[in-house]
Amino acid sequence: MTTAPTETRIRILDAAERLFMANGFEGTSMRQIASEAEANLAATNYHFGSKEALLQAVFKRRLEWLNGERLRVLDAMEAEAGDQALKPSQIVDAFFGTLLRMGNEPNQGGQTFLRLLGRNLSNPSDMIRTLFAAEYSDVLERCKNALYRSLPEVPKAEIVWRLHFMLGATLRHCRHRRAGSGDRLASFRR
Amino acid sequence: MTTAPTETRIRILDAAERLFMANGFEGTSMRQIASEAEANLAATNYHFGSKEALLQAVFKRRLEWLNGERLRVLDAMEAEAGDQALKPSQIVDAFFGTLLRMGNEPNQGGQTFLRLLGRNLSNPSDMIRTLFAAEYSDVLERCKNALYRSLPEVPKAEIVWRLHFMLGATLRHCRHRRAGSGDRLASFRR
DNA sequence: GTCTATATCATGATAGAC
DNA sequence: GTCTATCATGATATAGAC
Repeated sequence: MTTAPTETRIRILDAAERLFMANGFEGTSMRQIASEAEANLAATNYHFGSKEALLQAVFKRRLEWLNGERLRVLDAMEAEAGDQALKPSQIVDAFFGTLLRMGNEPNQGGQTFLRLLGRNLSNPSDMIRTLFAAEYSDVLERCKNALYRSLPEVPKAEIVWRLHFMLGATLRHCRHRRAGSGDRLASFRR
Repeated sequence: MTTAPTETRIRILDAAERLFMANGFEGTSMRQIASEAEANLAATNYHFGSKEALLQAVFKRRLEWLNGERLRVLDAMEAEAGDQALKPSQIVDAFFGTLLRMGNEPNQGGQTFLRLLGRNLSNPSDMIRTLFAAEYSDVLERCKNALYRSLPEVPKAEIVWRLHFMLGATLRHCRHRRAGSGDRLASFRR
């Protein structure tokens, strides 16, 4: 396993996360990342192989944690509900609430990663699109199916549209959030 | 006036609009733009002076039209309403509806500009932020004030939050819209 | 595992002929 | 107004010493 988290590796990931957020992927150079991480330029290429692979590693580290957490929350909810359908607000909270709460998690990048996420989910780059599709498919399928069951009277296409718009609102919130802007999760619970 | 719209100037603007949308600002080179516009590299710098100025020109051309149209729609609505407050759905339509309908306007870039807009409004670059702040302030103030008057029982801060979330949902829609995805404006009219 | 040094190339911009 | 030619800079990536 070559992905053992040596200490420099982590510093590089942290620096890349901050810089990709601030300046975008093309707007960030490997030199900046190495400098910010107080590592050597060649070391960054040694650890990740290429700039693209580094970006993927940045996302993968956080998304694995986030989506694992979401699945864990859904598991707990479903265990409690028995064979009853979950409430829509529960499913929304498992998906969006877990995302927003990630900003308060120590060791998970806090607001920095959320803002990077909001920024890059608006990016039509093929690499990023396929990466997200792979990391998200499990959670998204499960949430969609839970919502179908929870709202049997609503057409499935309508549910997908609502998810789509909520995602847009939430990601914009992630990007533009200021410290102390408070908890707006309540807006989603109707 | 050096900004007379010569024909090459327009071709360069169109090419830059497409490429900035597809690859982002840093991800697009002046050489690509010149090639796509079938113009010379030096001509692009002659007409706009710098890459940054070209980006600003791309946005300015469309935003001036869009915000002018929004103000025109508001004027017409208020003339009809006399001294009565506009309905919330009217104001929403003037702001968001005009934006979405822009995608069907000939000679206004169609979907391309809308997707560029959605992409760059998530960009924290200082240049872009200040450009948008300048171009949008009139329309935004007027819509906000109309909403305050239209919904006197709703706290002003709550109205701002709702605008914020609607903007997120709308811009995401602009970015990811596919041909034939239909009219979802109805979702906003409650 | 980490760094020095460097190869190779693309970029934004401009000077000056026509 | 438009071209050719060129500059200085900074980009990714790698070969090879330690």
